[in-house]
Amino acid sequence: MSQRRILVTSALPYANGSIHIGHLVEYLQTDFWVRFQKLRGHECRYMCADDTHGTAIMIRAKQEGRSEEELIAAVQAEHEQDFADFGIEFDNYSSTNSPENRELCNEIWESIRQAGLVKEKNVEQLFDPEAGTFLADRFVKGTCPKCNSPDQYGDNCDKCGATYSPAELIDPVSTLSGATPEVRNALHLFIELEQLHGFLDEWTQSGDALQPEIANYLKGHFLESKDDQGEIEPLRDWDISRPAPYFGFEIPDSPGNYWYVWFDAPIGYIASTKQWCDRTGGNLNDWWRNDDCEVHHFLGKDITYFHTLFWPGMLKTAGYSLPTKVHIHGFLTVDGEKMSKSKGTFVNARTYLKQLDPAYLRYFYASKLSNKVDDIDLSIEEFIAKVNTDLVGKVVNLASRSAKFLAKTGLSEKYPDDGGLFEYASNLGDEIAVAYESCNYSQAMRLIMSLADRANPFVEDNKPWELRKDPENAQRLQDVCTIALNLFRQLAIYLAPVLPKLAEQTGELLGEPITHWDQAAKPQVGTPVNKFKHMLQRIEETKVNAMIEESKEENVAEAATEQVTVTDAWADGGEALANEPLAEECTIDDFMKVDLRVARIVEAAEVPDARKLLKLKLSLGGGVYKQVFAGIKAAYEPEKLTGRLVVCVANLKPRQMKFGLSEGMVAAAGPGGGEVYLLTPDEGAKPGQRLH
RNA sequence: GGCGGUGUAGCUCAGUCGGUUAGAGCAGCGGAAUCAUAAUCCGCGUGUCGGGGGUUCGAAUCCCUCCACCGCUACCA
Repeated sequence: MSQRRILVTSALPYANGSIHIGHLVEYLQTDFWVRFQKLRGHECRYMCADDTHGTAIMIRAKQEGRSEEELIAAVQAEHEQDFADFGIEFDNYSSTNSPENRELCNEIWESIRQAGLVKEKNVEQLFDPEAGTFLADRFVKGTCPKCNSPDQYGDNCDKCGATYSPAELIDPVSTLSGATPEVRNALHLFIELEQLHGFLDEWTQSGDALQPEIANYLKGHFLESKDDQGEIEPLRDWDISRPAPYFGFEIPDSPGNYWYVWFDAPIGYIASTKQWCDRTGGNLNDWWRNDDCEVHHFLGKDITYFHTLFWPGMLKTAGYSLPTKVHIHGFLTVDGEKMSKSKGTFVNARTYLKQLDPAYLRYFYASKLSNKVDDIDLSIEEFIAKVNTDLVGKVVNLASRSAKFLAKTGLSEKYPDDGGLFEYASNLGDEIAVAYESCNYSQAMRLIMSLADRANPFVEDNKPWELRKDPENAQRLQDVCTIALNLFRQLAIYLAPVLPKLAEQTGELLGEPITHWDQAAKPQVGTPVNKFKHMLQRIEETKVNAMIEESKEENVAEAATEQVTVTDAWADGGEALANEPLAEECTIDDFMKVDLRVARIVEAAEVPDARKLLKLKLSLGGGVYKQVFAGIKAAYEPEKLTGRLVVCVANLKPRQMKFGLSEGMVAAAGPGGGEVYLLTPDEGAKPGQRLH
């Protein structure tokens, strides 16, 4: 097979937080792939970097009273250590705040300018005078200009779905400082992506760079997205600048403006490669401007469109290689649910490492991952069972039960007749390789385990423990164990991309390092066997539980540092308040505008076709009723609501909804979905009474 | 509502360019073994392959339709 040149990247982790087991789904699968390619003898290089720019970093640095540079340096050191300890091996790990990246941003920007893709527009943006910064949409909250719902983010209303600019919000508030933002006009630079529409159609819809479901998604949502008239909508201009102050690179030909973090982040892939080339004497063009070099990106489904529309557009315009393949993966769930801080399933990489061997997670992820965009689930119970059964029970056990019989004699001089076992496993190598190549790791693991399932019965049938009782059987004993150990070695080679440590230990046991996939095709014979040492401990459930507990505690500690003064006996967490900061001060008159009344639910019914709504008939007493649609279906059953008292906003302007007229609101707390909590007045309150 | 996905043994899933009695691992039950990190081996599955209809000599596999769940999107709280 001819040697391929392959450049691989994982998405750049943001320098605003720790690496957790969700991130690792990506870095581990990329590492498997890179190690596989290297083991196959290809020239494969794995590039990554910390993504360091943007408002969030700027704000956090300010909060922590240190410079952005200090912050990102500290976080990067932590990231690199976490990755290294999980066995993730980058050829270069850089930072988007590097001179190489600045230089490449300049160059690519110049190309985009020359191609006539840049246009300037004035944008009204809110500015926080207290924090001294422009506010991204999500840092502004206020009342929706369309439906008057309070507490809406700056880009669209959760309640009525209207989209608007933050400047249109009524009574906007900065979530950073609580100050009232000022509207300021600022010049922004845009890339007219529409000019590349034809290219993107072509690139995304033909060729095999994208998984089919991704190509389809892009087609449906962007490339052939239709407007009301059924016309294909143009691709929207991409706002790629932010006015000062902003932590990032200043745009050379537009002083006072900085590149938006999503402009310079992917360029970090190239910059990291450049850094590596400079360090090792390579030539960047061999990797990024070379049809004979493959470029593979691994990333999560949340950042699909940056990498499948903007990024190829930028590369194309600047004359760099287009991605050969964009490998998009799903998210991690734990026991079937989103990772949860309060449940302790939001596990940081470091917390995991304190209790468990990284090999466990590497193998478990490998056994779950396919080349689909599907989410994968880490079931704690399955995790423990699978790792212990497969790795300890089947694989390592093979060495453990045969190696010690060879300590004195070493491996037989000639590979004995094993009834075709070794050859069978050797022949299966191609199929396993195809599975690895296509990122179908779960299939690769299945195939490998099927070999372990053939090897163990061999040992069973040939009973080395009986052979050793009679010196006359010495040769047979050596032969049987030579076979068992060679079958084990094949497994270790096939598993090497996933379990590099095991491969290393196997190399040490047999005195010959595992460096190439093809070693699995030829038995090792006539060499000494070192003393067998345990290669992998089984997972203890107590350690897993300790990890979960510690993750819970970290969450509490984190919440405590955010809310410094928790002095009451209940010590309620500050999460809810932090998620939804207090609204702007209002007067008693403002409050009196809202007429809150005690009401009784006299009827409650499901609304067919509505996913979240219940239809309520509220009585204010005296025969006065209001019909209200409330989004509480997920939390309450209609039968249980009938008869109970609630608090309602009685003078809310009626709103015509799809299912009928809604004449008020029912007061409830909670983040939504299944977590909605209706308010109930204390006993004695009567329908119709006003709240003061 | 739109787009997409999924639905196969208690659990996790494989199998699907139509073709012998539908598979594996785990769990469970029974037995064996005791070299090995209480690891291993042998045996045990009457599963409406989500429901219904169709095409076909033949469908888990193709087509239609319905249902359930998930994701995105819209509408909506």
